[in-house]
Parts: sequence; structure tokens; C-alpha cells
Amino acid sequence: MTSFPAALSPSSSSSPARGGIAAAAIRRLTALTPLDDADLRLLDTAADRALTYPLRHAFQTIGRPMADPLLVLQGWAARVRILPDGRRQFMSFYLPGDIIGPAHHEQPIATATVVALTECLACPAPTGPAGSGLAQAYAVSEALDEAYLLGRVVQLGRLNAQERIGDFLLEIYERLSLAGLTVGGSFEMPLTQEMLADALGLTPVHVNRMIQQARRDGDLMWKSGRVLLRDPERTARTIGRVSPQVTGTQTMAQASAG
Amino acid sequence: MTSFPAALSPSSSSSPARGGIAAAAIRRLTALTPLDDADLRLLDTAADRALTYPLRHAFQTIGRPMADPLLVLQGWAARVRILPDGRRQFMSFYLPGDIIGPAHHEQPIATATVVALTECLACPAPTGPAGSGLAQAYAVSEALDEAYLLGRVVQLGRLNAQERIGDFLLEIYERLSLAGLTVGGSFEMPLTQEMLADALGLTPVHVNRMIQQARRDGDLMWKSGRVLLRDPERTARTIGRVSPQVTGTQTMAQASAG
DNA sequence: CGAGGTTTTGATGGAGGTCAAACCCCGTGG
DNA sequence: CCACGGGGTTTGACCTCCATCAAAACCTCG
Repeated sequence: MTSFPAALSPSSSSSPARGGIAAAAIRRLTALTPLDDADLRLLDTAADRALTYPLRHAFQTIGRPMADPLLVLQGWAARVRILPDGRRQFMSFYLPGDIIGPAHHEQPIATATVVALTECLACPAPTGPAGSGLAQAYAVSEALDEAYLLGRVVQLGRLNAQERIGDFLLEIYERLSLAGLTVGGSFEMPLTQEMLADALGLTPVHVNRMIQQARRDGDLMWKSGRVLLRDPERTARTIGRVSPQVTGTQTMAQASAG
Repeated sequence: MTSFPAALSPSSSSSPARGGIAAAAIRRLTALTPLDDADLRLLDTAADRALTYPLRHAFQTIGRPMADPLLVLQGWAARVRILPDGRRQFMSFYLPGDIIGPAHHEQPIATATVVALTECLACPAPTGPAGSGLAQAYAVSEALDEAYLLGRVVQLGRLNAQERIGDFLLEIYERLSLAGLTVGGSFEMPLTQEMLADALGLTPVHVNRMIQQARRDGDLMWKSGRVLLRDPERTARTIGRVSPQVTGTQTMAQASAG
């Protein structure tokens, strides 16, 4: 519910100790579609131009001209809308390997505000030639983006609080897995319960109670910014979650590769 | 909540009494961006190949290969998801002048099921050369599509029942206005209250109560498939609705025209 | 140690869900 | 012309999930 105060500007602390700052992002993109050496080289050089963006940085502002697409290397960002009376809703999240902005088709005016939820490392998304693996990866990424947005509509419209939390954590888990950012069912969760509430259309208080219940039921651990899902498969089954990527993505990449 | 029984197949009753069957769609597209004669000719010839699709026809099915993009000429369709236990959620609506399917970027697998909510008239969306008004119109249309989807997330996440109904009707009103399908604040509404409920994440019963309240408050008339908004502007103000098109679209077309 | 953000707990209320029946509207057909 | 039927709308009684308000407890970091 708290609205964001004025944001700082990106600090151009260009990669100090490089090495694998783009590793997660590259893992995700290659998971979406095979990338060849040319693609990887493009990514590497793009990563050299990575910048660190502070917490709350506004990557885009609704109604303002859209910036060039950015590839997130580290950190989380989100599309957010704040209503006149202060109500806040997060609409989608950007994780390492995601593209902020119009990957493909032009779209001069931003339809949403995108803010950094953590300190973020991001670089300009390198554009591969048409038909390249990179272009393909962006296409799949964008399709996934929309699929998740559709999923969010169902989540908010028809799932109860418990289901929403489970569904959300599963989505994050699956997405971070692609980037290799999970360790046996556990992953880093920089969101506060309040932010989670604003993503799920609930109150922080109620989110908290439901999380505790999930803990008591042995479905969940959540401590100091780290979440562990005890049995993702089972949770997914009990709330009837269908994940776009597991089935969808693979097939998507294959189908358009052939 | 009722799930759709098996659907019939499209009847190829190709335009019997033509004349302006594509009029609404063309009005909408020209409202999005200026179209020249070549564009209009493409649209006209495409309209010759229009088909009538029966109620409940599945234009696309989730997980199945995606059909070629269709331009809706008459009738309503919607993206829908049905949960295993029967809960239903409409995610977005297609009105005359909207494109069902991937206007631009490829995307082989459908991420959602699209069904006809009324009998629909639709034709293959003619593809204009890159940079043509038609291509431009599709781009804007697609951007609007996403903007509406984002709006729906906010609606479901943070608006109460009254606000949701108002917001929804305003959205429809605005969109139909573009296609010239409104008459002084009133327009045809083929949805039942049950469908409306499944779009707004509510129960039919509660939708009904809220509508009656709106009627009592003099905000609304709804009779035999026709809705009249007494004072759209005021309603929009009281629920703090921001419409993407009024501000957004115009600017979008202009910005990318220049 | 203290301060500020975050999580947790309790008590209470209200928006919206559920169940069930009645009503209405219209088209069908006898 | 009226009975019949079926989908949609309306109404009522009751209940529950989640919101609200407020305070306490807990971290974490300076």
C-alpha cells in the first residue's frame, strides 16, 4: 500500500567484478530456445554495458515515451499501477533473463510504470538479426510474458487467498528455475509480504496469516528472504495450476524452430 | 459458471446481403490510425471472405496450434480459462474491429482459448505491407490489447464490485465507441450477468445486486441486452478510471507516425 | 542500543459468496 | 390464445473469507 517515493537515477558503476553477471539471464534465454555463438557473443558484449539501477528506479513511466528494451541480469522489477487513492497493484514481474520493454513490435508509449523492486543490474537487450536464436528467444519470452499476464487475471479473478499465494510462488519458482536460480525447491524472494499482497490483490495481514497456515501445513518455509516449497508438484496439483512454460515453451520453441 | 458444451463448426454462409458488414471494424481501425485506399481495399476484399461463426465456436484452443489472425466484423468473442473444478474466468474480450490471434509476432501455440460469445462474423485479417496503415493499426490494436489486459489485472486486484462493473462497462463503451457502435451512451451488451460475473471475478448474484444499486443510483440502465450509461464521464471520475485509448492511442499513433 | 521496517497477533466488521426459491421474459407448440 | 419450458434475473436468509484497526513482537543494521 505504501507508494514509492521519488526514485534515484541509475548509477553507472559499470561492471566492476565481471565474470558471470549475465549468467542467469543467459541460462534463461538458452532454456527458451537454443542460442549459437553469435547470439552469446552479442549477449556478452551487451553485458559489458550493464548498469546498476537502484531500488525504486523507474525503468518506464506510464504515458511517457518508452525506453529501449533492457535485459535484466540481476534483481527484480515489476509493472505497477497506483490508483489515485493509493491502492497499489503489481501487474507483472521481471526476473533475470526477462526483457523490460518492447522486445519486438514498436510501441512508443509505455502502458505501465516499471520499477525496480531490488537493486537491479540490466543491460540494453542486444538485437539479433531476424531469425536468429536471440530474436527467437525474445519472441518466446514475450509470449510467455503474455501467458503469465493471462494467468494473473485468472489468479485474481478466481483463486482464493491460499491458491493465489501458492500459484504465485510456483510461478516464480518455475521462472527462476529456468535461470538456474533455484536450489532444490528454494529460491530468493526479495518481496515483502506487503508487496506480495499488492501483487495478489490481498492485504498484508491476510497474506501473513495464509503464509503461516501454509507453514503449519508443511507446504512452505519462508525465512530471511528465502522461500522453500516443500513439494511444488503436489502444491501445483492441489491448486490445479497449469504452467505455460513447462509444456508451452518447449513446444513453442520446437514448433517455430521446425 | 456453466461450462461450454461442444461447439459447432463455422458455417460458410459467405456474405449474403453485403454492403457494410465490415463497417464497424473499419471504423475502429481508422480510428486507431489513418488508413489509405490500399488499406481499405485490402479490408474490403478480406471482408468478402468473411464467415459466420456460431455461438460458442472455439476460434482457438489453449495448447493447440494457433490459427491465422482473424478480424472480427460483428459479434463478441473472449479469451476464457476454465479451472478443473469448473470455475470460469474471462480474460479479455474481442469486439468488432479487434484481431483474434497474433497480429504481429509469431506465436505458434495458443496461450488461451478463444470462444464466440455471440454469433460472430469474422474474416482473415488482411496483412498490409510493413509500414502500411494497416500494419500500424494492428500494432496499435495489439498495444491496446495489452493495455486492457493490464487494466483487467488492476480491476480484479484492487477494485470492489461496484468499481469493477463501472470500469468494465466504461471500457466496453469506449471500445464500442471507436467502432461507432454506441448511440449516446448506450450500446448493445450481449453478455448475461453470469458472464459478466465470470469476467469480473464475482458471483452472478452479487453482480445483479450491484447493478440494481447502480440503477437505483441513476447511473445505469440495462434492459433487454442494451446498456445505457447515464454519465460516463462522472462514473469514470468517481472510480478513477484511466482509459488507455483516449489519451494513449491518439498519442501512440501520432508518436510513431512522426 | 535504538530506530524503522517487517512480521505477527487479536478483535471486530463488512463485502461478497452460497443456497434456494421465485419470478420474468420469450419463444414453442398445441 | 394459452399452457409449457428454459434461460435469465431477482430476492431472501445465512455464512465466510478477507479487510480493517491497532498494538505488540521481531529483525537488521547503523
